[in-house]
Amino acid sequence: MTRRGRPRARGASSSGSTRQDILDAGADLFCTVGFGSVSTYRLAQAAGISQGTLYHYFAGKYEVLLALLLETVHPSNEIADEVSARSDLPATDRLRMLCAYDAEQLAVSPRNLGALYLLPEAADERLADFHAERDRLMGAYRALVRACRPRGGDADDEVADLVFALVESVILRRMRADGGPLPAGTGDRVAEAAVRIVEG
Amino acid sequence: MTRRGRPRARGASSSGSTRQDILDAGADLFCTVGFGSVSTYRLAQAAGISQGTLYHYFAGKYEVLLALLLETVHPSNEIADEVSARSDLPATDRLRMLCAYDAEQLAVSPRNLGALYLLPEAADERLADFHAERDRLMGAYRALVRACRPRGGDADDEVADLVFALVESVILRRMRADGGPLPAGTGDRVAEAAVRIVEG
DNA sequence: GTCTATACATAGATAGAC
DNA sequence: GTCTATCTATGTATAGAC
Repeated sequence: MTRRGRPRARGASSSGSTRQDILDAGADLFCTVGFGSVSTYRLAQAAGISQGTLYHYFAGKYEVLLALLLETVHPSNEIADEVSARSDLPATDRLRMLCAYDAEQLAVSPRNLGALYLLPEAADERLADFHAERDRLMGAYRALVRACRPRGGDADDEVADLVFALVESVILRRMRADGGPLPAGTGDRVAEAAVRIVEG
Repeated sequence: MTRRGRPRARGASSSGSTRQDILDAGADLFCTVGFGSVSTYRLAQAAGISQGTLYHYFAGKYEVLLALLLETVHPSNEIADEVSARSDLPATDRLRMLCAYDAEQLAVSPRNLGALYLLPEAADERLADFHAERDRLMGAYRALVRACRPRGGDADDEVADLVFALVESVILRRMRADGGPLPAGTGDRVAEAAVRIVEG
């Protein structure tokens, strides 16, 4: 019954991959404590490794953050591509689907990862790869909102902005709930609210 | 034409009060760079004073942040008190007024101060005074939403949550606009969107 | 692949001169 | 009230043993 393999410190997950342990620890700490307020020592400790070992996996803290941000935005872009291609559906339904997916992910995923891109440090130039992915997602929202509003007014982009903000505000609500998941079905309710705004 | 008084470094404002210079510098840096990522040295430099002099005005970085947070939430609570007392108005109008005021402040104030309470470090216990003020404001929103929905369902608190999040999402939209002010009238449009959600 | 040890830089906070 | 100097602690990154 002796434990095999690498011993784990308090806070380490049991994923089996040290790289994943670091990512998990980063997700926790960056969201709850802040990026600049977390040292590589503390990050390593939470991952169950020594401070020096961290550099075997990542060149530094920013590399950890970049990996986390990319794995958060990638799935959304995949869904956006799928949904946008469904020209058989009314634009309103496509927008509803995208909003519902994104909002539900933000609401119920194990960690409040969305909070990561609210960090001021997320604006750093070293994260340019992430910024590009995120711009792509915003473009998909704008295109869908325009498709919902054939009138084509100047207000369309502000409405798209409002819709995108409504979806992201799930992050804020979750922060108020101490990072815990929101009730299942939150995504659907947010999508309904979004559609009401677009149709208003 | 020689300059009189204390010399000012790059980034210092011309308010005339050193304490205010520090607050201004903190508002800028904490929002754009992050709290943990800003040293007292950099903060002092941006305020046009030396690092040691900072401690003549504040016991440390957290005291600066606390002052900024309190001066952001106080005006909202005053308006909330005024609006809530207007029993001559329909509840929907009172909610609209509060939303419009808050959202407009967040949208057009000189700095995106709302971003400060999205900082993970804003959850620190040292800022308990701010947390109490903020809870009071959320309570006002909940009471107004309930008054708008005499049915009194379980969903009321989630709707209030959604409304509060919609108002706060102005902060997110402004972050996407690089912290610059949003168009005047944003507050009214957000308030209309909020009312539509409540009546939905 | 992981650790410990260490070098080097930066941060926080205080003391004392002016 | 402000500065400079300084002490101490902490943080980052690397080196070398196992």
